[in-house]
Amino acid sequence: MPQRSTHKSRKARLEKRGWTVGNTREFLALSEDEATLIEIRLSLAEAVRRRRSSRGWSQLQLAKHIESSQSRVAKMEAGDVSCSIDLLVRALLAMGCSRKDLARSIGPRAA
Amino acid sequence: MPQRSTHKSRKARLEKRGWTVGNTREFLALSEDEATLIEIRLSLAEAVRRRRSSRGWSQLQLAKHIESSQSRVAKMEAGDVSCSIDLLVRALLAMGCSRKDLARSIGPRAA
DNA sequence: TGGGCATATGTCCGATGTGACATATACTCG
DNA sequence: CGAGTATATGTCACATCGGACATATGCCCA
Repeated sequence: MPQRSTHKSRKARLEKRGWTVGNTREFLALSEDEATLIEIRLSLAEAVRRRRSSRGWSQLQLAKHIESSQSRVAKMEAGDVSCSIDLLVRALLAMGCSRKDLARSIGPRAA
Repeated sequence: MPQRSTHKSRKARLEKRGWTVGNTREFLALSEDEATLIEIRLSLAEAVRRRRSSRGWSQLQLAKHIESSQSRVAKMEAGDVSCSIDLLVRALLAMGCSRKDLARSIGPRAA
């Protein structure tokens, strides 16, 4: 259970990504599950960026490979709300991730 | 690379779930990535059923908990196309899965 | 036999996701 | 400075997802 002082920065981070973090209900009402889901998404988003840049690919190159567009790749990596986990996983698979790699990205304390 | 003899049964299994497995292109054109993605979904689908029944919950009970409907839960567990990974993950989180548990379900040779 | 319960399947339509495009910012190299 | 490249952000039309409902099947028990 994170202590109160961390909430504000987390809220800011999440809202920047476009998440509606308790617009009516207070932020503290954000359930653990919702928070976990978002963390998983961000974790995958970071994995996409890491994989891509370690391959020396531009967002445009990756976009071509997964039949998407540069803007969508940018949003994926930004952890935008408009990107599903499915899409993130597809991107990772396209960059050679194995199920094991994916599991690592999804699991806690992903490096 | 699976040998030819396994393809037919896999195709049958997948099409039963509603997947369009190479309707124009041949089945063999199903990329490894597409196959992996489907396997991950099925793996999560099974995890949902396992978790639910080990809790002694009916599909209806789970549906209530995740604010969904019995039919959707049935489809989730059946690995239906109309269910996203996001939905499966949300269901698992609602049943107390940790990120670690999720990683296990997604990873290869999930028990 | 029939009522009750769990699960499966099909359909509908409102909600959300996604590719594409336009545009903005920022950095590099002449 | 301007041209080229990489990334970010906003918008939109179309596709897919998902909750809800109806209905079907199968099982158990009185």
